Amino acid sequence: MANEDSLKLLQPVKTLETIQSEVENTNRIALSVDCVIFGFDENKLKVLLIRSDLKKFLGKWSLLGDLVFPKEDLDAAADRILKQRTGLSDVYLEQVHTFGNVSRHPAGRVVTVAYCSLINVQHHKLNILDNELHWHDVKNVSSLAFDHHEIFDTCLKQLQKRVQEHPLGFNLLPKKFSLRELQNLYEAILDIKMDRRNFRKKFFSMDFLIDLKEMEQDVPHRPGKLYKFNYEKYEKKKKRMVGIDF
Amino acid sequence: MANEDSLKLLQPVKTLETIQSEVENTNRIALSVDCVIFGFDENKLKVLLIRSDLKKFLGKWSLLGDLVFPKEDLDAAADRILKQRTGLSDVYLEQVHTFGNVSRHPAGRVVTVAYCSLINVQHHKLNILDNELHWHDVKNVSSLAFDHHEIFDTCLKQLQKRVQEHPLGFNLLPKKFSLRELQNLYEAILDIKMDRRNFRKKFFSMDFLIDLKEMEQDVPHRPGKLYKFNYEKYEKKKKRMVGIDF
DNA sequence: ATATAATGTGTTTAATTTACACATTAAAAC
DNA sequence: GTTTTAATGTGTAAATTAAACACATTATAT
Repeated sequence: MANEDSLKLLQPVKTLETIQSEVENTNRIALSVDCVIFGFDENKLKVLLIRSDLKKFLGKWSLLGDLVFPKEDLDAAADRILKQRTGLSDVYLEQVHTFGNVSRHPAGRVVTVAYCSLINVQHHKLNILDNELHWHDVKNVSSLAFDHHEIFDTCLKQLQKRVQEHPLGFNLLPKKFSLRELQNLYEAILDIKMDRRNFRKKFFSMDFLIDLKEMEQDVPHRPGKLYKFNYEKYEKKKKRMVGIDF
Repeated sequence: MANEDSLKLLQPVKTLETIQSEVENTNRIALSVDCVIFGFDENKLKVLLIRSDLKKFLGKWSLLGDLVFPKEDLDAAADRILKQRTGLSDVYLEQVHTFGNVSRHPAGRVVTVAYCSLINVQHHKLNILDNELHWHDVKNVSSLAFDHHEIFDTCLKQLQKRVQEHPLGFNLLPKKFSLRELQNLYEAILDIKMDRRNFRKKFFSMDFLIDLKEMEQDVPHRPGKLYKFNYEKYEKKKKRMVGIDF
């Protein structure tokens, strides 16, 4: 039951005309997308950053971002921005979180939607312009512009969580990979050490790896077998969802 | 290495002046928040909807939403909108996802950020105005306005996932609850049946329940013991993060 | 007083996860 | 070409966790 005090707080649902007026006039905000692109190279998890040339942030690094156009779908904006900055297209892009503090950006009110992507550093050749783009070791990321460190942290944590629930990690590897490379990847993302035998057992028991009957080439040690991931088989399997665990 | 073709795609990083111009002029978009409020009553998971009075959506139900003000933090907007629509404050609100298709809203381009909240139907008395607000059984939600069904689905799935990883569910129950009520809650959220003995064992072994040495009152059967959740103890425990499982 | 319907409790089995050691192979060093 | 080195490749036992399952107890309702 509403008392008089609380009724003051309430506001009737708006009419379409009211909303249209607000949408067209006073209540508009700049919206941007920032892409956090992860890669894997030299057994290290990397993130792709661009040098900021805003005076205020000279010498700092930024995520790959730009404003969303008024007539552009949000997901399409993420694709466009990634392509504009790197030349990459057809990349798995996942929305992670939206950051909307009033004073997060020096140019005014800009709400930004963070997207995360994982790419293969070797196979996707980047269009690196004037050395502006650079792969940074995630363990060594510092002095990012704006609130980009918070965005980066959020995406890294999300990656660490998702990579344990879905086979995302394979996007970071070559199509053909050894089990050692796979384990190195997980150890780099999760920042832990794993038991080699249990790791192998785990992946073999999942039965999503296809033995390519090939061996590693040009490695400075005994070559390991090469595998590829069986996405089709994975798609068919349904996951058990239940299990309370906190 | 960038070749000539790919260079066309690239775009230099903008200056602060360019961005400021865009932020202030052409590239602004209306931004809204929609709140998906879950409750639990009569052993059923419910969602709070408001009757839409837009002509185009007459008779349909909507999520609780409104536009974000230009000088308002995003999270603060969610709090305000929930309070305006329901009178509720100090509620756990979690951002879930941002929906940004160009034509998702009839009033023009409106990008919306979905927030999710869980409240206790009994303890939080809503300011229900002219019967506009109504608790709907989640199993029975249909013909929502705009893309609100997609938003609702996304939030429900998120809830089902989160409730297994974090003790969110307790926000839906009275402070004192019986184990049967707790199990009913989980069964309603996850839409499954669980073994009563294993369920009890699970929660007792987690050791986050405090036995209040009280019994249920006014139940039409043998009263069960009442418990409360030990949030402090929970906060202290750290979770094992590792475990690849897909 | 009886019937009913829910609470409360343990054990056994299966499945999963963890810990752990040695033979094999190819490259590198000599 | 022999030896050394460093990684690959494999199995088993123990511990932990999850799943299946039945009966006595208690308060309410009849």
